[in-house]
Amino acid sequence: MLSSFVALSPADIDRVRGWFHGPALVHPPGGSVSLHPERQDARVVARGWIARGAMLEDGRRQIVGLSLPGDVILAADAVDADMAVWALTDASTLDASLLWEAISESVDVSPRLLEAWRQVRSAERLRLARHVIRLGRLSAYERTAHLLLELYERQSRLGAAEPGVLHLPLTQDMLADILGLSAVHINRTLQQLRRAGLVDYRTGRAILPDLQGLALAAGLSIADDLADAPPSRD
Amino acid sequence: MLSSFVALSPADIDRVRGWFHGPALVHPPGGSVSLHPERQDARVVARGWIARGAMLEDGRRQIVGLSLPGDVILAADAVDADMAVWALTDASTLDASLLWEAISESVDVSPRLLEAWRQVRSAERLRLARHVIRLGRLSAYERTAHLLLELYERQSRLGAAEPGVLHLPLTQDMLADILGLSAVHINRTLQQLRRAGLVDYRTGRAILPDLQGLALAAGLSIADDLADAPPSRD
DNA sequence: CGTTCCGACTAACCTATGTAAAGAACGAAA
DNA sequence: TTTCGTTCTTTACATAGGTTAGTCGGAACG
Repeated sequence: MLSSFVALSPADIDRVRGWFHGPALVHPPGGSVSLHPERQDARVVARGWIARGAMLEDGRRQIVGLSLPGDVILAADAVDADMAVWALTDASTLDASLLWEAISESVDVSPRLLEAWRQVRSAERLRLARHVIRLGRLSAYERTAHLLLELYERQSRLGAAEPGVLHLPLTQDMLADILGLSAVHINRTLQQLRRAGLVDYRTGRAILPDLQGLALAAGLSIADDLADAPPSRD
Repeated sequence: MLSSFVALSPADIDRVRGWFHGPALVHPPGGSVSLHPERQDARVVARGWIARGAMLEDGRRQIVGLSLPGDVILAADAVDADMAVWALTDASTLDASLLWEAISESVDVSPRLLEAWRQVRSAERLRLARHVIRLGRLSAYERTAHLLLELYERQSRLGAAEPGVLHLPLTQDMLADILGLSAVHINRTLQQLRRAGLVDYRTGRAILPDLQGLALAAGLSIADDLADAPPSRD
């Protein structure tokens, strides 16, 4: 979301809203989100979770990135080659090509808004890089912990949410497609994490009772981002 | 390289050259390339290959992306968190912060140049996404083929180079760090590819006698990019 | 209420890849 | 020429994770 990193003025927020264009498209779970490559097409997620990734012919599937409500999906990022964009849950999106045009032409864009946009793009690149590291070098156990922390941090940034509770509308199959593992092994791994007292997963939500421990399990110092949270007093 | 996608006017090329600032820093193999996070720091690769990635405490290493001569490395992409930037070969870089500043402030930037910059950034994002797919869902055999094709395509775009010959100044250890595999397994896989008549690897170069076959082995249709090359007549 | 479906879960087995250790090949230095 | 340090290569063995095939439980639906 644009105002996650840089506080925007009400005027900026209104301007951005004005760039979101109806009608809302509704995407059923599994339904693909079509972006037109010709123009500078873009859509903003209004509701639900959207995945970007590849679906190989033999059924293998790899999710490259997730778009949550408030996130903008650019055709430039998605349409190339063998990438696909599809809804993971019931979702709806609005046309955001005006926003994307305004930003790339620098028309009607305040410096703060531009800065906010850049921060969001930068955060996306960082997430992508971390995804590469997860898939390349972390074990299933570390990977899962790492992803859950990332999603938790992302959700926290959007405000709301009780501490330690992660809204997670993903089936284990979808988690597998994100983490490059089989669904069976995701299940095994979640059980391990549960036994370790780190994650209580149910469809729709996960409870993370011990963020420090989870960060440790993730094997990487994503922990930094959470360091300012009060240490779990147990 | 900036002019790989969009033809630039001589004036633009000169202007870009003017934004590259000496003195050249020389990086020995393994030496880290320091980018200062405070300002909009950036460096352009003058010679050699540079890696961006993570080095975990226990020695695991994952390369997220490669920068070849002509590529610009932005502090914003590299300095975050646990990322590091280091030279894989003997390399040298120049300060490119002026370029990066000019582009982000849109000062003295022709539309074509801006377009070229965007294409380059877009290609980088696409490569990152493909890297995720490689690591998440391709077998070692497919992965290796896929990477070699990507590097070949990238090198072809820079012009030069005899067809079927890939300049590849990477040790098998480095390939392992890119592909998320062990060095031993990289070796096994390269032998398999050699036996299949697809790759003849030696340190410093690889010969790809059968691009179509290699694309097939990669399991993905990166092949499209090479379709216009004359079919290997053998 | 039964049936159907889908997702979570388990178990048995299999294989791709990792690990450890050692030797061979090669080039650089001396 | 010898020495030395890399990098490549091979072997034997270990294991993380995949595959297949199922059971179970709840929600939707007739």
